[in-house]
Amino acid sequence: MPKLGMEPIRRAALVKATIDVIGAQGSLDVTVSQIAKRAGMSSALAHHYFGGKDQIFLAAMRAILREFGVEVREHLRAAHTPRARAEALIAASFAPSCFAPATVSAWMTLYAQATTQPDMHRLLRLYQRRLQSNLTHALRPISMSPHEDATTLAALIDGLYLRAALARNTDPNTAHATALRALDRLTGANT
Amino acid sequence: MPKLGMEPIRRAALVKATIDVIGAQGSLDVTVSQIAKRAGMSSALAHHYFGGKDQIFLAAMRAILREFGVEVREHLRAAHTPRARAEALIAASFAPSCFAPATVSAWMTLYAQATTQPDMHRLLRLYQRRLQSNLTHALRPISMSPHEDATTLAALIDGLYLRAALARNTDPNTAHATALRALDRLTGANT
DNA sequence: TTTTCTTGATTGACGAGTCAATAAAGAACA
DNA sequence: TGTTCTTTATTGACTCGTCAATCAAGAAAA
Repeated sequence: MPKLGMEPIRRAALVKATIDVIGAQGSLDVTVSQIAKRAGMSSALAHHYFGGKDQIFLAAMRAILREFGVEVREHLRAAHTPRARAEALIAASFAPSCFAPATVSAWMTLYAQATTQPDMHRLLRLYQRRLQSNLTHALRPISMSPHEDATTLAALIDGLYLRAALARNTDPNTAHATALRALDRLTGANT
Repeated sequence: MPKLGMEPIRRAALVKATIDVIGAQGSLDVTVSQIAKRAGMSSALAHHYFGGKDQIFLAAMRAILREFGVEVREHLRAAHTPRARAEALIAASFAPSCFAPATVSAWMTLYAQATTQPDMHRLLRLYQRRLQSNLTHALRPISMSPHEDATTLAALIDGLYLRAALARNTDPNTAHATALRALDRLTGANT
């Protein structure tokens, strides 16, 4: 039943299926066949549209990052003071969507592969640059060393996320609260 | 040539070879054959002594964590004030040995597998609990909320490490300095 | 009929784990 | 001392499974 213009539909379905499968089995060890089956097509078709497994993965990562970008923009929309902007960035980083099993696994995959796959490395740096730049912009009016404080806050966010997402040591809400407290400290007393 | 008592020697050689191979190709996609060859033996022998790939990996992770523990203790030995203890813990976390390619890859593997492999998850929590407890102990005399500040500092360390190790955004020294600055802030002005 | 879409079947490679067989070091023993 | 037995060490060859990628062919629009 070849309807025309299937390509974008298939690609989107495959990306969604990839994220679903990763989330379902909480691991990056997913096969193209699994993904294709989940998306309701043959593995051959997946290869036809994406060329290879790596590209499917990369597209999935990009989708997750895009989704995170949307989350950030939504939180930022209602924030009209510098302080509110910083809080919004923190809130976006600890939003429930960031803790979906698929998202967590994808994120860990990104970290693990960034050491070898240049594409993944690029993607990771893109995320980090954006967060850093957003935070710097928000902190500029309320911090004496906005750039450095943004670095600190960004690293703290990543670290708290790791602990909340992986160790189940801390739950997302506690992590969120800790980040906000750190923001207080940073904007309250400067060097 | 069966010399008696080969087991501990072989096991140690396999663990070392595992770390070497992971470091050499910067990835967790290493085969038992590669490891065995590096250790100068057949893959069958590796299976004979360890039972399976997972156990080899686990042993390698444990070795890396043990090595980190040694690093911590060495730094701690010369620290006699609370402040010095906190600084020592930070210094140990950003020691050159933590940035060896093999160590970085192993660490990322640990994160990535902690979502699925219970053993890896246990190992990760062990590390986090120790760091947290060490920091809490060090901060108790110099912080008004030692436990919470220790959580913040621990997360910050992990986050800074991630950035320094992966993104090449920041070098280890800068990360180290940032952590120290955060320590100043935390112990300087409390809520 | 040409183009787009789709798949089942196949291939080729690779890797984990097993096994039977070999070799040596000691133990028991005469 | 020489002989036999047991235990430990070691490997090459093999099995079994998996998976990415390819291909030839079919089906339906245009």
